[in-house]
Amino acid sequence: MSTPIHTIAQLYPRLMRAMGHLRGAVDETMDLTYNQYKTLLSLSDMGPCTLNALSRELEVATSSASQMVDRLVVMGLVERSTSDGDRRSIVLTTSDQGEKLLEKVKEEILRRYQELFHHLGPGEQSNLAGAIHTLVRILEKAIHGEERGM
Amino acid sequence: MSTPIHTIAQLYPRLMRAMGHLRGAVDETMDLTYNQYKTLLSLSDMGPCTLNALSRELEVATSSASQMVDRLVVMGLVERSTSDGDRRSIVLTTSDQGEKLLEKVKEEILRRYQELFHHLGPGEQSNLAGAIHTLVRILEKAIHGEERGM
DNA sequence: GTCTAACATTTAGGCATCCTAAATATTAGA
DNA sequence: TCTAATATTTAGGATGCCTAAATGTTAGAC
Repeated sequence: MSTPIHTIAQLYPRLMRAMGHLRGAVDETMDLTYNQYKTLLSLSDMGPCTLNALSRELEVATSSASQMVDRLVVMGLVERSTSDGDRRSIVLTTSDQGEKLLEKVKEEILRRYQELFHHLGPGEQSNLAGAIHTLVRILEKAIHGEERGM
Repeated sequence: MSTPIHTIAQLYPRLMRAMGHLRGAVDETMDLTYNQYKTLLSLSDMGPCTLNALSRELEVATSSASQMVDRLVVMGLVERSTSDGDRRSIVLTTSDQGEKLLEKVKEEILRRYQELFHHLGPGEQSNLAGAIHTLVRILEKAIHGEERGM
């Protein structure tokens, strides 16, 4: 009755709630929702790419990505242009304004995290980062194993 | 440029994505969305309680909790009754059907987690549970520190 | 004792995000 | 060349969140 898996299942809701507070530290402070930030960040990291690629990266339906991009285009943060190669495709790029906002937001996030974690000793901060690292490593391993169908 | 806080900020989107896959393992399988599950779970853990208490527990506006409860009532999983003490209040309880579904869903979650993690050795499973535990502990500490206003 | 302020809940209106299915345009292959 | 596949958008609908306003109830000031 208390295998590691039971522990995980039990702690999951608490972890999600706590992680949500970190996310809150993000989108309370800025002019973007968290999902918009995530999209802009992906676009910036990927460089110019198609909607299809973006929707795969974000793991949402293409129609959802299309709508998300719509909003960012209206805000002037992303640019749509038709591809010369394949005129069915569009090419998405972050605008200069988008890049600038992204930088500002990243700084703001660091500032908020520093505020949030400054009561923790340096040891605890290290433990936190280490735990996140471990978690990401193992979860991604498990998820990839799943995806490859076994 | 690589303090623990930088690491956290950098890994946060990846962790959220990976955690989302675990959440997916939850609500793909069942007749409830994750939020509905979370609400039902809270109600069951708290025992009979008011809408106000529930909204505090879920950390959403009372109107949001009211709507969420609406759906669960329509599904027959939660019951609303007026309080004898204070007739402004209503008392929320999970129905028998709600409790039954909750048990079923919890089992299903364990089954899915076992499936998802069974490629990991027992050591990795332990590390995973340990990392989650550490994360929850430290994050909750940081968040509580924040809330108390310092 | 009455009357107003506080409280608990619901309703209304609105937004972000997601989905599936259908429409549109373009390309590629038989 | 014509059909099937591909890339994107649009339409329609659901969840879930919010603020503000409406409703009903209680409690405290006087």
